[in-house]
Amino acid sequence: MLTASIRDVAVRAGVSVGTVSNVLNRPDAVSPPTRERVQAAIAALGFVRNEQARHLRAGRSRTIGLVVLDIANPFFTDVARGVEDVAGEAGLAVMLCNSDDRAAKEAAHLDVLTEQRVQGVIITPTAELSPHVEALRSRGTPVVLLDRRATAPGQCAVAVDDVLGGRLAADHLLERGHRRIAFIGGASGLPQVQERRQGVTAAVREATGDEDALTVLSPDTLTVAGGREAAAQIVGLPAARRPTAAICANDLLALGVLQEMVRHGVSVPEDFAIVGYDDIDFAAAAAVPLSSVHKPRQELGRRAAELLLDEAAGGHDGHPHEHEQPVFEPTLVVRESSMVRRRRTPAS
Amino acid sequence: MLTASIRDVAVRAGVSVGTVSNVLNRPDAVSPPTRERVQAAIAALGFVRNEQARHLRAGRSRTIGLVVLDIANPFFTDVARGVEDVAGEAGLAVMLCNSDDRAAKEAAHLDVLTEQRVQGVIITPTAELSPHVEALRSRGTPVVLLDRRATAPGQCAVAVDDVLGGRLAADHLLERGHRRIAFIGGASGLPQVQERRQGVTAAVREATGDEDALTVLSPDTLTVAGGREAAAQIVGLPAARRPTAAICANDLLALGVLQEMVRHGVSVPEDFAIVGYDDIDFAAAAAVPLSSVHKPRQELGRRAAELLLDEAAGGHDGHPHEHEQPVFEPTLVVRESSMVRRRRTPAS
DNA sequence: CCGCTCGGATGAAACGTTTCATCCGGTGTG
DNA sequence: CACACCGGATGAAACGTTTCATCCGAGCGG
Repeated sequence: MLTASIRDVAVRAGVSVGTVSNVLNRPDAVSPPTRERVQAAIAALGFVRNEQARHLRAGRSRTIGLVVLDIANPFFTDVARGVEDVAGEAGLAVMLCNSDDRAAKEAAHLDVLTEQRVQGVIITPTAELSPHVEALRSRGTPVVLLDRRATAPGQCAVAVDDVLGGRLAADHLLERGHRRIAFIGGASGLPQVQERRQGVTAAVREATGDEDALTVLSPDTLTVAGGREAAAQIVGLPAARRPTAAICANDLLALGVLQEMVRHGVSVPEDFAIVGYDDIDFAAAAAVPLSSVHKPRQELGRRAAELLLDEAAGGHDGHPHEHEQPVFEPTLVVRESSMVRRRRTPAS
Repeated sequence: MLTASIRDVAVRAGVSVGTVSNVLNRPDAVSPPTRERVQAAIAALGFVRNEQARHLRAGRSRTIGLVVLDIANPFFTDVARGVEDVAGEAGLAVMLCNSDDRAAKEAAHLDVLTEQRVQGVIITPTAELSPHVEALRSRGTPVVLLDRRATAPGQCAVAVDDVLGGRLAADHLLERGHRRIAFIGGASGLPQVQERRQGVTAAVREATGDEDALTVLSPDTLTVAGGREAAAQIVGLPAARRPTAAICANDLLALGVLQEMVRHGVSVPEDFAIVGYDDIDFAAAAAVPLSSVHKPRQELGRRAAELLLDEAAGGHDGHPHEHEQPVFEPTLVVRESSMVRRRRTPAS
């Protein structure tokens, strides 16, 4: 009752197990009358095939893993949607894992994925190079890095040009007359954040020649709470040194900054401009819609999944798989939170 | 190289496969010297056991399924975190699936989960009763309904008293002097939304005795975009019939309403009050922090997972499993978006 | 010195598939 | 009429575990 097996079906239909398997996997190879008889038996018994057994032979399951840094960040849920779309079309299931930016959780998830013999893993790793990721690759499991440039050429990686992204945000603010800018999210060990910071730093230095024009703030986490924390710090600075705008390492931070500024009666964008990063939907939906560096979130996920599937399949149409490391170009979406041109130049 | 099997380990350690299996599953049953030899072999070969094979015998995998309505809704990611916590402690992996509130996607996901022989499924179903869910239960797979009251006593369900939730929101607004209130999200077929609406309707009728005091709006989706759509409708109403406050079926809608109101120069809460539902983190982080009906999101997930595991294990400590249907009490969190007491009574 | 017990190791069966070599009967060809 | 061929069905092997009945040898009580 609980589990009808392929053998039960075979008995009921009066055929061999091999034939039932054929009906399941290559229906054309079996004659119509037999096929119908088998299908009737399947329906009658409510038979559902057992994936465990099915792919025990094949040596791997019809599953891929996706390990993200923060499932509560809409950026990653959008990416996940892209991944799921592609995987679903290919008949693969996705195991979505949340590492919370902690190496230990990441390692635990990777262990489970290895035990499940997933076809491959898409991951935004917590650290620059993870031994667990290397272990996976060394046992032949394809790994695609997500939102991260590859450290070595021997693997696929789907990234965004974050140096450019940082530069776009900074140029925009500089062009609007801002001369004291904060970068929020500085201490994160995540390479993508460091690249954003690099872009911002370079642009600010080139435009102002002033080392002090950039204030780097490092809240504990890259979340809304972290943004509030950073904004409180900014408000506490003496007016002469206080930045007039902030570039945030992601939109959650930006939303936190926005909220805290409003709470302190600092009007955005008149008194303080904000640019976020990722362009999650909530950025546009904020009461003061956030300017943000747009990344093709869903496309990022789709591309990663496509590369993973190609690698797992060993290539396509006879072409062997070749590692690719596409880098998407971010664009700046200007909304209200940075829309005002700054008139009064700071007293300097 | 790719896959060392338990047999390879056995050969290398000079023992039988049974012994290796024992080292893996009941280390005490094997003598220390042998155990160490086996462990050395495992390490040397980089052996990782194959879950597929492992639980082919047991008939089910160490995995549970979680099917949610909208992965982009932070409410569900918070719930998912609760589920994952509990599952992780029990050594189970979670397959997170997104039905997008579409029966077809839901069915496809349930099929995959069945094929994977998951230990159980936690689901917020799209429709009142789904044949696919019934099919799962009839083959003995535990199913726990999430954020949904059970339709029948024979199963576990973790819910929130949504009638009460709706009532809390309505009472709050009524008490602040609002006499024309909108309920946004009306046409959704989701029972939990209908219950919220019931609570609101009852409270408004009791307080005003006026059938027209409540305007029900039904945007296409329960998302930010849907909220904007509804707000645009409200703004378009003649002043005499225009509601002065809205209760939204979830916070995404509420954020959309807020954004659109601000865009039209309607100030919140002075000219228009808003109460959301779910109390997602973004509600508090909105520039005009949203009042919202709070649900214990993570706790909901934890409880659902606990019930599922208990049912899957057939009970605990000798107690057979008993279906439970806990109903959590929602609370109203009042924030700025509804904080003003309405002075001028409407011209009636 | 015999028979028991017991810790510890063994080996085979079983889980539910897929795959592949084999077989069978009918048909078309020479 | 013999033969090759072919569609269609078969049955057994194999995938990597766990489990369980069995076995072995050492220690011990009688």
